[in-house]
Amino acid sequence: MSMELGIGTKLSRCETCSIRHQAVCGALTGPELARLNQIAKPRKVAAGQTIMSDEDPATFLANVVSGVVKLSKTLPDGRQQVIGLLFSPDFLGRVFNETNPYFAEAAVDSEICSFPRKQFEALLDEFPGLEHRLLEHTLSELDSAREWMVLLGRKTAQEKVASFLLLLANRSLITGCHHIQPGEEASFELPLSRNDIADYLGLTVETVSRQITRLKSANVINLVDNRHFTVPDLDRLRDIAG
Amino acid sequence: MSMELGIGTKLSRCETCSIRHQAVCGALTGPELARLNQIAKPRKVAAGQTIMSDEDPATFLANVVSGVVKLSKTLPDGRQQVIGLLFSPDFLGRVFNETNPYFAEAAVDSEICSFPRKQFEALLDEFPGLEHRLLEHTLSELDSAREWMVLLGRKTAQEKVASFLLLLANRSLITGCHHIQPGEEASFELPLSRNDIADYLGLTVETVSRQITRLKSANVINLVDNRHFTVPDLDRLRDIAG
DNA sequence: CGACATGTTGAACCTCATCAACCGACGTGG
DNA sequence: CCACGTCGGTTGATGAGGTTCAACATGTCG
Repeated sequence: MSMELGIGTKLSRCETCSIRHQAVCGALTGPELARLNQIAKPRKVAAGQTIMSDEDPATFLANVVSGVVKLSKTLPDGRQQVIGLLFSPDFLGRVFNETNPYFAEAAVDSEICSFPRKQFEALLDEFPGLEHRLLEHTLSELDSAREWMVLLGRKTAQEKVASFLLLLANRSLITGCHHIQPGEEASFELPLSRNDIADYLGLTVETVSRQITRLKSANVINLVDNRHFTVPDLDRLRDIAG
Repeated sequence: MSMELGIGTKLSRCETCSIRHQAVCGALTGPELARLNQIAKPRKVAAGQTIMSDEDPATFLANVVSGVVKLSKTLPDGRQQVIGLLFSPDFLGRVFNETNPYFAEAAVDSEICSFPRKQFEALLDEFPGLEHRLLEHTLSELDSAREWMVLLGRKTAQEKVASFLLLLANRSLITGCHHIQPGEEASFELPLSRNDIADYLGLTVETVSRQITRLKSANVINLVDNRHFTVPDLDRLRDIAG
Protein backbone atom coordinates (compact mmCIF):
# COMPACT_ATOMS: atom_id res chain seq x y z
CA MET A 1 0.00 0.00 0.00
CA SER A 2 1.48 3.27 -1.05
CA MET A 3 0.20 5.05 2.04
CA GLU A 4 1.92 2.82 4.56
CA LEU A 5 5.19 3.97 5.95
CA GLY A 6 8.33 2.35 7.20
CA ILE A 7 11.51 0.84 5.95
CA GLY A 8 11.09 -1.19 2.86
CA THR A 9 7.64 0.05 1.93
CA LYS A 10 6.91 1.71 -1.36
CA LEU A 11 7.03 5.50 -1.25
CA SER A 12 3.76 7.38 -1.71
CA ARG A 13 3.21 9.77 -4.55
CA CYS A 14 3.50 12.74 -2.21
CA GLU A 15 6.79 11.51 -0.79
CA THR A 16 8.42 11.42 -4.19
CA CYS A 17 6.79 14.61 -5.43
CA SER A 18 9.19 17.06 -7.04
CA ILE A 19 7.74 20.07 -5.25
CA ARG A 20 7.10 18.34 -1.96
CA HIS A 21 9.26 20.66 0.10
CA GLN A 22 8.51 23.90 -1.69
CA ALA A 23 4.73 23.63 -1.82
CA VAL A 24 2.32 23.90 1.11
CA CYS A 25 2.67 20.14 1.51
CA GLY A 26 6.15 20.80 2.87
CA ALA A 27 4.57 21.27 6.27
CA LEU A 28 3.62 17.61 6.51
CA THR A 29 5.55 14.40 7.09
CA GLY A 30 4.86 10.78 7.85
CA PRO A 31 1.25 9.91 8.57
CA GLU A 32 0.14 13.49 7.98
CA LEU A 33 1.56 13.46 4.50
CA ALA A 34 -0.12 10.12 3.93
CA ARG A 35 -3.45 11.75 4.72
CA LEU A 36 -2.81 14.41 2.14
CA ASN A 37 -1.70 11.76 -0.31
CA GLN A 38 -5.07 10.08 0.05
CA ILE A 39 -6.95 13.06 -1.29
CA ALA A 40 -4.36 14.29 -3.81
CA LYS A 41 -5.08 13.76 -7.47
CA PRO A 42 -2.42 14.73 -10.03
CA ARG A 43 -3.60 15.97 -13.38
CA LYS A 44 -2.03 17.11 -16.63
CA VAL A 45 -3.48 20.21 -18.22
CA ALA A 46 -2.72 21.16 -21.81
CA ALA A 47 -1.95 24.76 -22.73
CA GLY A 48 -5.16 26.70 -23.15
CA GLN A 49 -7.30 24.31 -21.11
CA THR A 50 -9.33 25.92 -18.35
CA ILE A 51 -8.71 24.63 -14.86
CA MET A 52 -11.40 26.41 -12.91
CA SER A 53 -13.88 29.16 -13.62
CA ASP A 54 -15.28 31.92 -11.49
CA GLU A 55 -19.05 31.44 -11.41
CA ASP A 56 -18.33 27.75 -10.80
CA PRO A 57 -18.49 26.53 -7.21
CA ALA A 58 -15.05 26.07 -5.65
CA THR A 59 -14.90 22.29 -5.48
CA PHE A 60 -11.16 21.81 -5.52
CA LEU A 61 -7.81 23.42 -4.83
CA ALA A 62 -4.46 22.52 -6.33
CA ASN A 63 -0.73 22.87 -6.35
CA VAL A 64 1.01 23.88 -9.53
CA VAL A 65 3.55 21.11 -10.06
CA SER A 66 4.96 22.27 -13.37
CA GLY A 67 4.10 24.79 -16.05
CA VAL A 68 2.38 28.15 -15.74
CA VAL A 69 -1.20 28.93 -14.80
CA LYS A 70 -2.89 32.16 -15.81
CA LEU A 71 -5.46 33.74 -13.48
CA SER A 72 -7.89 36.24 -14.90
CA LYS A 73 -11.08 38.18 -14.30
CA THR A 74 -13.48 39.47 -16.89
CA LEU A 75 -15.80 42.47 -16.81
CA PRO A 76 -19.43 41.93 -17.91
CA ASP A 77 -18.66 43.55 -21.27
CA GLY A 78 -15.73 41.26 -21.98
CA ARG A 79 -12.74 43.35 -20.96
CA GLN A 80 -10.24 41.05 -19.38
CA GLN A 81 -7.54 41.47 -16.77
CA VAL A 82 -4.95 38.86 -15.96
CA ILE A 83 -4.52 39.12 -12.21
CA GLY A 84 -1.68 36.72 -11.72
CA LEU A 85 0.60 34.01 -13.00
CA LEU A 86 1.20 30.87 -11.00
CA PHE A 87 4.47 28.97 -11.28
CA SER A 88 5.80 25.78 -9.91
CA PRO A 89 5.23 25.54 -6.19
CA ASP A 90 2.28 27.97 -6.14
CA PHE A 91 -1.13 27.22 -4.74
CA LEU A 92 -4.30 27.48 -6.78
CA GLY A 93 -7.87 28.09 -5.65
CA ARG A 94 -9.71 29.67 -2.79
CA VAL A 95 -10.10 28.01 0.58
CA PHE A 96 -13.07 28.86 2.80
CA ASN A 97 -15.15 30.18 -0.05
CA GLU A 98 -17.95 28.66 -2.05
CA THR A 99 -17.03 30.14 -5.41
CA ASN A 100 -13.75 30.53 -7.23
CA PRO A 101 -12.41 34.07 -7.17
CA TYR A 102 -10.98 33.91 -10.67
CA PHE A 103 -10.79 32.08 -13.93
CA ALA A 104 -7.73 29.82 -14.16
CA GLU A 105 -6.28 28.24 -17.25
CA ALA A 106 -3.02 26.60 -18.18
CA ALA A 107 -0.82 29.10 -20.02
CA VAL A 108 1.52 26.33 -21.17
CA ASP A 109 1.30 22.57 -20.75
CA SER A 110 1.19 22.08 -17.01
CA GLU A 111 0.75 19.59 -14.23
CA ILE A 112 -1.29 20.28 -11.15
CA CYS A 113 -2.08 18.25 -8.07
CA SER A 114 -5.63 18.82 -6.92
CA PHE A 115 -7.45 18.27 -3.63
CA PRO A 116 -11.18 18.31 -2.94
CA ARG A 117 -11.71 21.60 -1.20
CA LYS A 118 -13.74 20.42 1.77
CA GLN A 119 -11.33 17.63 2.57
CA PHE A 120 -8.33 19.90 2.22
CA GLU A 121 -9.95 22.38 4.58
CA ALA A 122 -10.46 19.59 7.07
CA LEU A 123 -6.74 18.89 6.92
CA LEU A 124 -5.97 22.58 7.43
CA ASP A 125 -8.04 22.41 10.56
CA GLU A 126 -6.29 19.31 11.75
CA PHE A 127 -2.71 20.32 10.92
CA PRO A 128 -1.85 23.88 11.96
CA GLY A 129 1.49 23.58 10.18
CA LEU A 130 -0.31 23.18 6.89
CA GLU A 131 -2.45 26.19 7.54
CA HIS A 132 0.65 28.13 8.49
CA ARG A 133 2.27 27.32 5.15
CA LEU A 134 -0.86 28.38 3.33
CA LEU A 135 -0.88 31.65 5.24
CA GLU A 136 2.73 32.36 4.32
CA HIS A 137 1.91 31.64 0.73
CA THR A 138 -1.18 33.84 0.74
CA LEU A 139 0.77 36.69 2.29
CA SER A 140 3.39 36.65 -0.40
CA GLU A 141 0.70 36.51 -3.08
CA LEU A 142 -0.83 39.58 -1.50
CA ASP A 143 2.55 41.31 -1.59
CA SER A 144 2.88 40.52 -5.29
CA ALA A 145 -0.65 41.67 -6.04
CA ARG A 146 0.06 45.00 -4.39
CA GLU A 147 3.30 45.36 -6.27
CA TRP A 148 1.36 44.78 -9.46
CA MET A 149 -1.17 47.44 -8.50
CA VAL A 150 1.66 49.98 -8.61
CA LEU A 151 2.56 48.78 -12.07
CA LEU A 152 -1.03 48.94 -13.31
CA GLY A 153 -1.78 52.30 -11.81
CA ARG A 154 1.41 54.22 -12.23
CA LYS A 155 3.84 52.76 -14.74
CA THR A 156 4.17 53.66 -18.42
CA ALA A 157 3.73 51.09 -21.19
CA GLN A 158 7.49 50.85 -21.55
CA GLU A 159 8.00 50.23 -17.85
CA LYS A 160 5.15 47.74 -17.74
CA VAL A 161 6.59 45.57 -20.47
CA ALA A 162 10.08 45.75 -19.00
CA SER A 163 8.71 44.82 -15.57
CA PHE A 164 6.91 41.85 -17.03
CA LEU A 165 10.02 40.53 -18.74
CA LEU A 166 11.94 41.04 -15.54
CA LEU A 167 9.33 39.09 -13.60
CA LEU A 168 9.71 36.20 -16.01
CA ALA A 169 13.46 36.35 -15.77
CA ASN A 170 13.29 36.21 -11.99
CA ARG A 171 10.77 33.39 -11.87
CA SER A 172 12.64 31.37 -14.47
CA LEU A 173 15.88 31.74 -12.57
CA ILE A 174 14.20 30.50 -9.41
CA THR A 175 12.30 27.55 -10.78
CA GLY A 176 15.00 26.56 -13.25
CA CYS A 177 17.68 26.90 -10.59
CA HIS A 178 19.77 28.41 -13.34
CA HIS A 179 22.93 30.31 -12.51
CA ILE A 180 24.03 32.91 -15.02
CA GLN A 181 27.73 33.36 -15.44
CA PRO A 182 28.80 36.98 -15.72
CA GLY A 183 28.69 37.84 -19.40
CA GLU A 184 26.46 34.93 -20.22
CA GLU A 185 23.14 35.80 -21.77
CA ALA A 186 20.20 34.22 -20.00
CA SER A 187 17.37 32.93 -22.19
CA PHE A 188 13.75 33.04 -21.11
CA GLU A 189 10.41 31.78 -22.28
CA LEU A 190 7.26 33.83 -22.64
CA PRO A 191 4.44 31.69 -21.26
CA LEU A 192 1.79 34.09 -22.57
CA SER A 193 0.57 35.26 -25.94
CA ARG A 194 0.87 38.96 -26.74
CA ASN A 195 -2.82 39.21 -26.06
CA ASP A 196 -2.48 37.76 -22.57
CA ILE A 197 0.55 39.90 -21.84
CA ALA A 198 -1.56 42.91 -22.75
CA ASP A 199 -4.31 41.74 -20.41
CA TYR A 200 -1.75 41.26 -17.68
CA LEU A 201 -0.33 44.75 -18.07
CA GLY A 202 -3.55 46.64 -18.70
CA LEU A 203 -2.56 47.49 -22.26
CA THR A 204 -3.54 46.48 -25.79
CA VAL A 205 -1.78 43.92 -27.97
CA GLU A 206 -0.53 46.61 -30.29
CA THR A 207 1.11 48.61 -27.54
CA VAL A 208 2.78 45.51 -26.14
CA SER A 209 4.10 44.60 -29.56
CA ARG A 210 5.44 48.08 -30.17
CA GLN A 211 7.15 48.24 -26.78
CA ILE A 212 8.76 44.86 -27.29
CA THR A 213 10.18 45.89 -30.65
CA ARG A 214 11.34 49.10 -29.05
CA LEU A 215 13.23 47.18 -26.36
CA LYS A 216 14.65 45.00 -29.10
CA SER A 217 15.80 47.99 -31.15
CA ALA A 218 17.50 49.39 -28.07
CA ASN A 219 19.27 46.03 -27.63
CA VAL A 220 17.85 45.62 -24.15
CA ILE A 221 16.47 42.26 -25.20
CA ASN A 222 16.88 39.91 -28.15
CA LEU A 223 14.03 37.89 -29.59
CA VAL A 224 15.05 34.41 -30.67
CA ASP A 225 11.44 33.78 -31.65
CA ASN A 226 8.02 35.06 -30.57
CA ARG A 227 8.14 33.02 -27.42
CA HIS A 228 11.80 33.26 -26.42
CA PHE A 229 14.01 36.18 -25.60
CA THR A 230 17.42 36.81 -24.10
CA VAL A 231 18.63 39.64 -21.90
CA PRO A 232 22.25 40.76 -22.35
CA ASP A 233 22.15 43.01 -19.30
CA LEU A 234 19.53 42.47 -16.63
CA ASP A 235 20.45 45.70 -14.86
CA ARG A 236 19.54 47.71 -17.92
CA LEU A 237 16.17 46.00 -18.05
CA ARG A 238 15.79 46.71 -14.35
CA ASP A 239 16.49 50.40 -14.89
CA ILE A 240 13.81 50.64 -17.54
CA ALA A 241 11.32 48.73 -15.39
CA GLY A 242 11.73 51.39 -12.69
CA MET B 1 -5.63 42.70 37.92
CA SER B 2 -7.29 43.38 34.64
CA MET B 3 -5.97 40.22 33.07
CA GLU B 4 -7.51 37.86 35.60
CA LEU B 5 -10.84 36.32 34.80
CA GLY B 6 -13.90 35.22 36.68
CA ILE B 7 -17.06 36.61 38.15
CA GLY B 8 -16.62 39.95 39.75
CA THR B 9 -13.21 40.79 38.27
CA LYS B 10 -12.62 43.85 36.18
CA LEU B 11 -12.89 43.24 32.45
CA SER B 12 -9.70 43.57 30.44
CA ARG B 13 -9.35 46.10 27.66
CA CYS B 14 -9.64 43.36 25.06
CA GLU B 15 -12.83 42.01 26.58
CA THR B 16 -14.58 45.35 26.29
CA CYS B 17 -13.09 46.20 22.89
CA SER B 18 -15.65 47.39 20.34
CA ILE B 19 -14.22 45.27 17.54
CA ARG B 20 -13.37 42.27 19.66
CA HIS B 21 -15.56 39.84 17.72
CA GLN B 22 -14.97 41.23 14.26
CA ALA B 23 -11.19 41.50 14.34
CA VAL B 24 -8.68 38.65 14.38
CA CYS B 25 -8.89 38.74 18.17
CA GLY B 26 -12.34 37.20 17.84
CA ALA B 27 -10.64 33.82 17.75
CA LEU B 28 -9.58 34.10 21.36
CA THR B 29 -11.39 33.84 24.69
CA GLY B 30 -10.56 33.61 28.36
CA PRO B 31 -6.89 33.12 29.20
CA GLU B 32 -5.92 33.27 25.52
CA LEU B 33 -7.47 36.68 25.14
CA ALA B 34 -5.72 37.72 28.32
CA ARG B 35 -2.40 36.85 26.70
CA LEU B 36 -3.23 39.04 23.75
CA ASN B 37 -4.34 41.76 26.09
CA GLN B 38 -0.91 41.74 27.68
CA ILE B 39 0.81 42.75 24.46
CA ALA B 40 -1.91 45.00 23.04
CA LYS B 41 -1.31 48.73 23.04
CA PRO B 42 -4.08 51.05 21.84
CA ARG B 43 -3.08 54.25 20.15
CA LYS B 44 -4.78 57.27 18.65
CA VAL B 45 -3.49 58.49 15.32
CA ALA B 46 -4.41 61.89 13.94
CA ALA B 47 -5.32 62.31 10.28
CA GLY B 48 -2.18 62.55 8.18
CA GLN B 49 0.10 60.94 10.73
CA THR B 50 2.17 58.07 9.43
CA ILE B 51 1.73 54.74 11.18
CA MET B 52 4.43 52.67 9.57
CA SER B 53 6.79 53.08 6.65
CA ASP B 54 8.17 50.64 4.15
CA GLU B 55 11.95 50.76 4.51
CA ASP B 56 11.38 50.61 8.27
CA PRO B 57 11.70 47.22 9.92
CA ALA B 58 8.35 45.64 10.73
CA THR B 59 8.32 45.95 14.49
CA PHE B 60 4.59 45.93 15.10
CA LEU B 61 1.22 44.94 13.73
CA ALA B 62 -2.16 46.41 14.54
CA ASN B 63 -5.90 46.28 14.31
CA VAL B 64 -7.78 49.24 12.97
CA VAL B 65 -10.24 50.05 15.73
CA SER B 66 -11.81 53.12 14.19
CA GLY B 67 -11.13 55.48 11.32
CA VAL B 68 -9.51 54.79 7.96
CA VAL B 69 -5.91 53.87 7.20
CA LYS B 70 -4.37 54.51 3.80
CA LEU B 71 -1.77 52.09 2.46
CA SER B 72 0.53 53.23 -0.31
CA LYS B 73 3.67 52.47 -2.25
CA THR B 74 5.94 54.95 -3.96
CA LEU B 75 8.17 54.54 -7.00
CA PRO B 76 11.77 55.82 -6.75
CA ASP B 77 10.85 58.90 -8.79
CA GLY B 78 7.96 59.80 -6.50
CA ARG B 79 4.95 58.44 -8.34
CA GLN B 80 2.56 57.10 -5.73
CA GLN B 81 -0.05 54.38 -5.72
CA VAL B 82 -2.51 53.85 -2.93
CA ILE B 83 -2.83 50.08 -2.69
CA GLY B 84 -5.57 49.82 -0.14
CA LEU B 85 -7.80 51.37 2.46
CA LEU B 86 -8.24 49.78 5.86
CA PHE B 87 -11.45 50.19 7.80
CA SER B 88 -12.63 49.23 11.20
CA PRO B 89 -11.92 45.59 11.91
CA ASP B 90 -9.04 45.31 9.40
CA PHE B 91 -5.56 44.13 10.21
CA LEU B 92 -2.48 46.21 9.57
CA GLY B 93 1.10 45.14 8.97
CA ARG B 94 2.99 42.14 7.70
CA VAL B 95 3.56 39.04 9.79
CA PHE B 96 6.58 36.84 9.13
CA ASN B 97 8.52 39.54 7.38
CA GLU B 98 11.30 41.81 8.51
CA THR B 99 10.20 44.92 6.64
CA ASN B 100 6.83 46.56 6.12
CA PRO B 101 5.39 46.00 2.67
CA TYR B 102 3.84 49.44 2.44
CA PHE B 103 3.59 52.89 3.84
CA ALA B 104 0.61 53.34 6.16
CA GLU B 105 -0.90 56.57 7.37
CA ALA B 106 -4.16 57.59 8.99
CA ALA B 107 -6.49 59.02 6.37
CA VAL B 108 -8.78 60.43 9.04
CA ASP B 109 -8.44 60.53 12.82
CA SER B 110 -8.17 56.88 13.78
CA GLU B 111 -7.54 54.47 16.60
CA ILE B 112 -5.42 51.40 16.24
CA CYS B 113 -4.47 48.64 18.63
CA SER B 114 -0.90 47.54 18.09
CA PHE B 115 1.07 44.40 18.98
CA PRO B 116 4.83 43.83 18.91
CA ARG B 117 5.31 41.68 15.83
CA LYS B 118 7.47 38.97 17.32
CA GLN B 119 5.20 38.48 20.28
CA PHE B 120 2.11 38.42 18.11
CA GLU B 121 3.74 35.81 15.89
CA ALA B 122 4.43 33.72 18.96
CA LEU B 123 0.73 33.84 19.79
CA LEU B 124 -0.13 32.82 16.22
CA ASP B 125 2.06 29.81 16.71
CA GLU B 126 0.45 28.99 20.01
CA PHE B 127 -3.18 29.57 19.03
CA PRO B 128 -4.10 28.04 15.67
CA GLY B 129 -7.49 29.71 15.85
CA LEU B 130 -5.83 33.10 15.76
CA GLU B 131 -3.75 32.12 12.77
CA HIS B 132 -6.88 30.83 11.09
CA ARG B 133 -8.58 34.18 11.53
CA LEU B 134 -5.57 35.94 10.11
CA LEU B 135 -5.59 33.62 7.12
CA GLU B 136 -9.24 34.34 6.42
CA HIS B 137 -8.54 38.01 6.68
CA THR B 138 -5.52 37.81 4.37
CA LEU B 139 -7.50 35.83 1.82
CA SER B 140 -10.21 38.42 1.60
CA GLU B 141 -7.63 41.17 1.30
CA LEU B 142 -6.14 39.27 -1.60
CA ASP B 143 -9.57 39.03 -3.20
CA SER B 144 -10.01 42.79 -2.88
CA ALA B 145 -6.55 43.49 -4.25
CA ARG B 146 -7.30 41.40 -7.32
CA GLU B 147 -10.62 43.10 -7.80
CA TRP B 148 -8.77 46.40 -7.71
CA MET B 149 -6.30 45.18 -10.32
CA VAL B 150 -9.20 44.85 -12.74
CA LEU B 151 -10.19 48.42 -11.97
CA LEU B 152 -6.65 49.75 -12.42
CA GLY B 153 -5.95 47.82 -15.59
CA ARG B 154 -9.23 47.89 -17.42
CA LYS B 155 -11.67 50.51 -16.23
CA THR B 156 -12.16 54.02 -17.58
CA ALA B 157 -11.75 57.13 -15.43
CA GLN B 158 -15.51 57.39 -15.10
CA GLU B 159 -15.86 53.79 -13.99
CA LYS B 160 -12.94 54.10 -11.61
CA VAL B 161 -14.42 57.04 -9.76
CA ALA B 162 -17.85 55.45 -9.63
CA SER B 163 -16.34 52.21 -8.31
CA PHE B 164 -14.51 54.12 -5.63
CA LEU B 165 -17.63 55.89 -4.42
CA LEU B 166 -19.44 52.57 -4.45
CA LEU B 167 -16.71 51.02 -2.36
CA LEU B 168 -17.09 53.75 0.22
CA ALA B 169 -20.83 53.36 0.22
CA ASN B 170 -20.52 49.64 0.84
CA ARG B 171 -17.92 49.98 3.57
CA SER B 172 -19.82 52.77 5.31
CA LEU B 173 -22.99 50.73 5.30
CA ILE B 174 -21.16 47.80 6.85
CA THR B 175 -19.24 49.60 9.55
CA GLY B 176 -22.01 52.07 10.28
CA CYS B 177 -24.60 49.30 10.40
CA HIS B 178 -26.83 51.75 8.62
CA HIS B 179 -30.01 50.58 6.94
CA ILE B 180 -31.26 52.70 4.09
CA GLN B 181 -35.00 52.98 3.70
CA PRO B 182 -36.17 52.78 0.12
CA GLY B 183 -36.25 56.32 -1.20
CA GLU B 184 -33.93 57.55 1.51
CA GLU B 185 -30.70 59.07 0.34
CA ALA B 186 -27.67 57.63 2.04
CA SER B 187 -24.87 60.04 2.92
CA PHE B 188 -21.21 59.08 2.82
CA GLU B 189 -17.89 60.51 3.81
CA LEU B 190 -14.81 60.72 1.61
CA PRO B 191 -11.89 59.74 3.82
CA LEU B 192 -9.35 60.80 1.19
CA SER B 193 -8.31 64.03 -0.45
CA ARG B 194 -8.75 64.33 -4.21
CA ASN B 195 -5.05 63.73 -4.51
CA ASP B 196 -5.20 60.47 -2.60
CA ILE B 197 -8.26 59.35 -4.53
CA ALA B 198 -6.28 59.93 -7.72
CA ASP B 199 -3.41 57.87 -6.35
CA TYR B 200 -5.85 55.13 -5.42
CA LEU B 201 -7.39 55.01 -8.89
CA GLY B 202 -4.25 55.50 -10.96
CA LEU B 203 -5.41 58.89 -12.21
CA THR B 204 -4.55 62.55 -11.71
CA VAL B 205 -6.31 64.99 -9.38
CA GLU B 206 -7.72 66.88 -12.30
CA THR B 207 -9.34 63.84 -13.87
CA VAL B 208 -10.84 62.80 -10.56
CA SER B 209 -12.24 66.27 -10.04
CA ARG B 210 -13.73 66.35 -13.54
CA GLN B 211 -15.32 62.93 -13.20
CA ILE B 212 -16.84 63.82 -9.85
CA THR B 213 -18.41 66.97 -11.23
CA ARG B 214 -19.61 64.93 -14.19
CA LEU B 215 -21.35 62.46 -11.88
CA LYS B 216 -22.79 65.41 -10.02
CA SER B 217 -24.11 67.02 -13.21
CA ALA B 218 -25.75 63.73 -14.14
CA ASN B 219 -27.39 63.67 -10.70
CA VAL B 220 -25.83 60.32 -9.90
CA ILE B 221 -24.38 61.86 -6.75
CA ASN B 222 -24.80 65.07 -4.79
CA LEU B 223 -21.97 66.85 -3.07
CA VAL B 224 -22.92 68.33 0.27
CA ASP B 225 -19.33 69.51 0.67
CA ASN B 226 -15.93 68.41 -0.57
CA ARG B 227 -15.86 65.53 1.85
CA HIS B 228 -19.49 64.38 1.86
CA PHE B 229 -21.74 63.12 -0.86
CA THR B 230 -25.12 61.42 -1.16
CA VAL B 231 -26.33 58.84 -3.66
CA PRO B 232 -30.00 59.00 -4.67
CA ASP B 233 -29.86 55.71 -6.53
CA LEU B 234 -27.10 53.22 -5.74
CA ASP B 235 -28.06 51.01 -8.68
CA ARG B 236 -27.33 53.81 -11.09
CA LEU B 237 -23.91 54.29 -9.54
CA ARG B 238 -23.43 50.53 -9.77
CA ASP B 239 -24.25 50.57 -13.48
CA ILE B 240 -21.68 53.24 -14.15
CA ALA B 241 -19.06 51.44 -12.07
CA GLY B 242 -19.44 48.40 -14.34
C1' DC C 1 -4.03 25.75 -51.31
C1' DG C 2 -7.07 28.63 -48.46
C1' DA C 3 -8.69 29.53 -43.77
C1' DC C 4 -7.41 30.92 -39.43
C1' DA C 5 -4.67 32.37 -35.52
C1' DT C 6 -0.94 35.20 -33.92
C1' DG C 7 1.98 39.05 -34.33
C1' DT C 8 3.67 43.49 -36.43
C1' DT C 9 3.20 47.97 -38.40
C1' DG C 10 0.84 52.30 -39.87
C1' DA C 11 -2.49 56.20 -39.44
C1' DA C 12 -6.15 58.55 -37.07
C1' DC C 13 -8.32 59.42 -33.03
C1' DC C 14 -9.36 60.05 -28.11
C1' DT C 15 -8.87 59.74 -23.36
C1' DC C 16 -6.38 61.31 -19.92
C1' DA C 17 -2.05 63.91 -18.39
C1' DT C 18 0.10 68.23 -18.18
C1' DC C 19 0.44 73.01 -17.45
C1' DA C 20 -1.68 77.01 -15.88
C1' DA C 21 -5.08 80.03 -13.98
C1' DC C 22 -8.51 80.64 -10.67
C1' DC C 23 -11.49 80.11 -6.48
C1' DG C 24 -12.67 79.80 -1.62
C1' DA C 25 -11.19 78.60 3.04
C1' DC C 26 -7.98 79.16 6.49
C1' DG C 27 -4.26 80.88 9.30
C1' DT C 28 -0.78 84.38 10.24
C1' DG C 29 1.24 88.58 11.01
C1' DG C 30 1.62 93.48 10.17
C1' DC D 1 -8.94 94.07 10.67
C1' DC D 2 -7.33 93.13 6.34
C1' DA D 3 -3.40 91.87 3.26
C1' DC D 4 -0.89 87.82 2.31
C1' DG D 5 0.53 83.15 1.48
C1' DT D 6 -0.86 78.50 1.45
C1' DC D 7 -3.60 74.56 0.64
C1' DG D 8 -7.19 71.82 -1.51
C1' DG D 9 -10.18 71.80 -5.21
C1' DT D 10 -12.09 73.17 -9.86
C1' DT D 11 -11.82 74.51 -14.62
C1' DG D 12 -9.69 75.47 -19.16
C1' DA D 13 -6.38 74.79 -23.06
C1' DT D 14 -3.10 71.92 -25.05
C1' DG D 15 -0.66 67.78 -26.07
C1' DA D 16 1.15 63.13 -25.61
C1' DG D 17 0.68 58.31 -24.76
C1' DG D 18 -1.99 54.69 -25.77
C1' DT D 19 -6.25 52.91 -28.18
C1' DT D 20 -8.66 51.88 -32.21
C1' DC D 21 -9.11 50.46 -36.82
C1' DA D 22 -7.02 48.54 -40.65
C1' DA D 23 -3.62 46.31 -43.48
C1' DC D 24 -0.13 43.04 -43.79
C1' DA D 25 3.15 39.29 -42.55
C1' DT D 26 3.99 34.72 -40.88
C1' DG D 27 2.99 30.13 -39.43
C1' DT D 28 -0.15 26.23 -38.90
C1' DC D 29 -3.65 23.02 -39.97
C1' DG D 30 -7.42 21.14 -42.43
